[in-house]
Amino acid sequence: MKTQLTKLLNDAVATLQAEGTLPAELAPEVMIERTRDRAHGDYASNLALMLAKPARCKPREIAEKLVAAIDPDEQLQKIEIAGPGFINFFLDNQAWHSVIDDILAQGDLYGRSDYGKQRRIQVEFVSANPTGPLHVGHGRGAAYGAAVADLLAAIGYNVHREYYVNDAGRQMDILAASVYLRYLELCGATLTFPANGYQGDYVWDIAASLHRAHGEALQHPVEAVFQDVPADEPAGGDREAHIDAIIARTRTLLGQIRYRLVFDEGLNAILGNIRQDLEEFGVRYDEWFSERSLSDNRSVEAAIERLQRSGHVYEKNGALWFMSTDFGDEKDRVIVRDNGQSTYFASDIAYHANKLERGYDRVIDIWGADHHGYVPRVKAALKALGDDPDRLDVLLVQFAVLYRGGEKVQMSTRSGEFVTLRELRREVGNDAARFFYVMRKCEQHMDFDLDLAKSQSNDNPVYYIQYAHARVRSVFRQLQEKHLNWDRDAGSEGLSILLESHEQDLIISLSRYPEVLETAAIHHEPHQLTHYLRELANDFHTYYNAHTFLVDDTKVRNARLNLIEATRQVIENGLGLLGVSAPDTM
RNA sequence: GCGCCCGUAGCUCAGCUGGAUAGAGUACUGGCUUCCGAAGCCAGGUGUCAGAGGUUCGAAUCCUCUCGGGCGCGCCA
Repeated sequence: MKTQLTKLLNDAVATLQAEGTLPAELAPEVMIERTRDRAHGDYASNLALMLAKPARCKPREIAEKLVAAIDPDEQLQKIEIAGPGFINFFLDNQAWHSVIDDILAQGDLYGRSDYGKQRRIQVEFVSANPTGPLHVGHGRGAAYGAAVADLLAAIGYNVHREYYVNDAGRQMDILAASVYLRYLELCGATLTFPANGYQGDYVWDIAASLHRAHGEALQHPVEAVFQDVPADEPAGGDREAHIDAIIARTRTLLGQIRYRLVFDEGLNAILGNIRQDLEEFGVRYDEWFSERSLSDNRSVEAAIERLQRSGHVYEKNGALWFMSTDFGDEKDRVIVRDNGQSTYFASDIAYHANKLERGYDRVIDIWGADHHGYVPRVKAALKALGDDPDRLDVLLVQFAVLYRGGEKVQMSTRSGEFVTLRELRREVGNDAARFFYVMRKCEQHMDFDLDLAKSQSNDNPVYYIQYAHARVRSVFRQLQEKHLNWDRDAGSEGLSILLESHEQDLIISLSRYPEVLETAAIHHEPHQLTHYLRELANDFHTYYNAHTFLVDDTKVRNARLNLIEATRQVIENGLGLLGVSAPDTM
């Protein structure tokens, strides 16, 4: 309909240009919008306002000329000029009815499109370090990333969902050391756990399974582990130096193979836990990309060499620096430390180079907002490598701040004081969690009131929408109990009698769904879908209260059942894209 | 100090990316069911869109500055 109106207006402009009323050199972009208020018709265009200046003419005069030049169309009931010069299109009441047939025919495909033309997009999200369970902050990234990926897939992109596993690097070594120390404690040793170690209970669990699998075979005297280790922070020393020394000692004592055993025990346990968590949360991936693989296959070295060849690398104080300031970054960044170790940033350069090499038309990174300072240097690196940094979109998700009993819940992975995603899911359910997480724009801070979310009170908009779905199911159950039947084809034949205002509103809302999907996907804004679904549910509940569907008049009954079944279908489709279930009963 | 994000009704947030009288939920008050699920519906009002300039036919939306809040500014990841 929109494209049809656009064509009508374009033709009108051409007509006026041909007769010299409008300057021929104008090439206006015709904008057609849904009206916010039905008093303004169904669609409106600001074309006359746009043309006013270049045509040196009053907007309302142009509007009148345009309207006069528009070819008649049977779908159009009338055209009005309003306000400063808007052209308002009023569609025939029956113009919308066909959407009901479309929905029932297309089923769960309704709303999908080929806008993306199967262009390939990679979406990388969550990618939390496997050093502990996912917490509620990761949950938002998971829900948001999954929704964005599903939305893009729904409008015809070929989406590749990826998790970058940080299975290399110092944090993982700290985890391995933490596991080993807990293991020693299980063997009966007494020691002071490092301030910088991972203190969560899950570390005990990993140590316990290590102990079950290997008994005391990996044991070394505590004195040996702490030999020549500088004091920890509580003892007046440096916490970083302390833990690094413990890692080094653990490595030496265990040797390469056994150290890897401990390391992998931690990695596999936690990664397995993360994968299960996401799976249960309805978040699925096409690929789990290992950071370690980048160093194993020398991709990191290769990336560093490419950077060196680009001429934007120099040496200073024994370290290798990337001149990211040449590309707008605030300062230059180290890629190889003076001890020969490449930095996390170096891995990230290799990883992003790898992503682009894989030939995606577009690469989307979803990061926690605390990483925003990282964006310029990654883009700088891509530019230096001769890649197009604009192929990379970085979406930043603000943290969800938890409130419990009216107080902010402090979170720190290290200290182990955090609410896990799993706990949240158990408390409020997957549906509410998935929906709540994407209700707000990603760059908006989110206050997550645990008490409210936990309480079974129904301030929760997800129930409101699910209830609309369950209500439709219930109507059809009633239909059977009353031994009535639904003739879908007859309903389709009789759609023209759906002329009540509630029916019109509902039908128009249904017709908006594909447009909502498209804008929500293009702008990476799943919250638009949540708002839409709430409005749709509202239209349905209003209709439900105003009219009875199971009436004796079979023509009316069938048509109305077609309408509410179409509504149910759209709710199911929309909730499905958000990872929320559409229940038959509440 | 520098950079990024945010500031809209008492509270939580939308505002279709520059359009018409700035809207929802929640909270508060009152009403609606012999009838398909009342987890619902209807009615009632609230705004210095943080503030000040600027851009134009038109600004909550774009630009500049100020104020307030969050985050970031490691040879950590």
